[in-house]
Amino acid sequence: MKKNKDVLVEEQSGPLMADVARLAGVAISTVSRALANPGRVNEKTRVKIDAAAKQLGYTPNAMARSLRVGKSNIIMIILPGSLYYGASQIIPQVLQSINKALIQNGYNLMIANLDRDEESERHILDLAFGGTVRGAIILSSKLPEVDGRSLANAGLPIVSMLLDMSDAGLPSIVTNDREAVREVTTELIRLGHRRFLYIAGPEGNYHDVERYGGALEALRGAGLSEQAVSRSGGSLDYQEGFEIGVQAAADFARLTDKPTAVIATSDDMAISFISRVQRTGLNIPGDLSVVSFDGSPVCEFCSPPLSTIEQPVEEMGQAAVARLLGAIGDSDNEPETRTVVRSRLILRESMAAPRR
Amino acid sequence: MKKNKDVLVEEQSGPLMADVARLAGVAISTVSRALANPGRVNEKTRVKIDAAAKQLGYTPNAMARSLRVGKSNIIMIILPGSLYYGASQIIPQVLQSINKALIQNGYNLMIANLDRDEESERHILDLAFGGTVRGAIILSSKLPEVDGRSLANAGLPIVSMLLDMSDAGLPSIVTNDREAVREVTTELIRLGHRRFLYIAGPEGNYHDVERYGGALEALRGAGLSEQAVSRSGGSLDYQEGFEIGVQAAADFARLTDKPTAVIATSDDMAISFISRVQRTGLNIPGDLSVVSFDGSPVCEFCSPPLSTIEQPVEEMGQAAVARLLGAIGDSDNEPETRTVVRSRLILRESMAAPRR
DNA sequence: TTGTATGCGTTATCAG
DNA sequence: CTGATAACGCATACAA
Repeated sequence: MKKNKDVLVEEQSGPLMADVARLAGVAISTVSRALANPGRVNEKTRVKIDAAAKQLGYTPNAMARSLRVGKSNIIMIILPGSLYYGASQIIPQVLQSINKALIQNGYNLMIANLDRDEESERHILDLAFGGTVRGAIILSSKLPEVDGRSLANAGLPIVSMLLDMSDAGLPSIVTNDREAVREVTTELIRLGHRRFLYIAGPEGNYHDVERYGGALEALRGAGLSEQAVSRSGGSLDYQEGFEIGVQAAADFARLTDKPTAVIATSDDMAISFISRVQRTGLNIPGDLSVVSFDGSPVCEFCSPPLSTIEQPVEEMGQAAVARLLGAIGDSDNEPETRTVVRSRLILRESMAAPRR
Repeated sequence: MKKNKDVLVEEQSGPLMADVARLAGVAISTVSRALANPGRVNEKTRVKIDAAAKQLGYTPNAMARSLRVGKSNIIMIILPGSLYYGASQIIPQVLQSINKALIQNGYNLMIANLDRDEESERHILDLAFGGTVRGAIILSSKLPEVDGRSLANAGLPIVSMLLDMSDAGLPSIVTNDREAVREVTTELIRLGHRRFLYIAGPEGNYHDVERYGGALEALRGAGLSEQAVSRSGGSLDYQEGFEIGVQAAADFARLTDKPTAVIATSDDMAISFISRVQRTGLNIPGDLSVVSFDGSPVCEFCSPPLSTIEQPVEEMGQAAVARLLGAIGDSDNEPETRTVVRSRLILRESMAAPRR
């Protein structure tokens, strides 16, 4: 036993390809080939190299490889500024599905931002222009842009998810929101509802236009006036969904000709809205039916259980990754710039016929 | 106008340091210094270089830098297998606080995993041993380990957050769970409660031991028997919190000497539990008080609004990053291996005196 | 203060 | 099929 003070545990950088080559008794370039392209090397040497690599516990250095081939294997996800605006409840699921699909294809997921201040914008652009990332999935309608640089000019494949940005030339993975709202509204009309409250997210964005549009289409289809639906929310400032629902409840209280059905554009909005109107003694769904968007797991356990139009997040995540990797593979294949995934209404007790 | 078919938009790799150097009329190494260490270069040339860099829209290549200095600026976060086990509701907040703190210090956040299967384990270890990441924040009690490699031997600074892993030698950022449960239980006793139901997460993990222990301490402190508290949950398999709550409600129904107060170890559990027992006609808090853990935003809008012990996520995220960057700075400073952040009880209507 | 030269760990090109 | 060698973009030791 020897005393070992002053032992300096230096940056243990792990075994290199050179170490593997030495142990296997071959050239370093042969190791590279054996590992990357097992077919293009003699079977016996391949075995030898594999054994050496395993014995040393060799793990290739990803950054060196990226630098050499000029391509990173990191994909970044760009989130909207406030997590709680709309789909806060499903963000973990979104990340999960995207990450899983990426890993299976040898890519990594980096979180570019969770705020949307100038510091974050700059950070996102550094990631893009600094060669750190190979592509981006964006869940916001605003492309990062600051002091001259814009993500649009980064020469980076970008796929939009949740929001339709095909106008801006981005392949987009979206749900059939318009149709979904049209159908659910039609169903509400069939149940006997004639006055509606629509609780909006950011006014004029894709979701707002599509969903509100779908509601109007249903009204027209049933021969009802568009005046039958009131709007609440729609502020342009970022607000948490919960906050919007609270305000919508206040708006509701002020309405003279009370709606009997509410269409909320996120579960958060619906949950806080319901909480507030129940306090005033209203019964749901007796006095008021509510349906919302997102399909958060918590909806099942609300009182009453909440009808919600599910975002098929798993499917969308996979589609987004597939599109992105497709764009990375061959840069100029734009088969269809918009992929529509069908969403599904989960019908629960919060929706019923209005009582007279 | 010329026809330009066959235009091959080649990998536009952007301006390099060499380009900046050329434009500024200096050597490439001078540019490097001017950008990294503005003090060690003549003021006039610095200005010239800055101007050239700005004009070209130069962004340094992060991977090349990392490779050169032998250190990445990417931190990975390792999440527990199932997002919905416990703290699903606060994951976005956790990510947000960590990411913000990292960005401010020039680091990036990478998501290592969202599952915990073998593929994910391997992936995490590749990230660690492949030099992609510089450090890790782990929110799970299980250190990735597969075919010989273990994260513990990666020579990587690791900080544990939420769970106490100081036994394993990891600096840990945790809340004072034991104390918090002791206090809230004491308060329940003061209100007149004498029978309790405790809904557990994974049995025997840090949270379980601390929280359950806190409850027992309160009972002893009040001269009550430990038999006063029943346990539910605690399965070793991964389950969503919502599922656990549903099972707990079934367990509750079978109890003969009914508890009048429930301590749930996550908001999800409490929410689904409440939903189920309310169906049986029970009034909360009239018949049954409920308090839970996490401080999810949704608790405010439950019916009744849910008392919850908040996880001070913002503070914990900052602390975790501070600890990690500290460990990166000088490798052998272990001032205190455990940082305790105080959690706070948010008192709402779900907790009250039992009615006779 | 500035420039020259070398190397980080890997892949790709070319001979052999 | 395999080996020597030159890059990838940048940072640093050293020389000027």
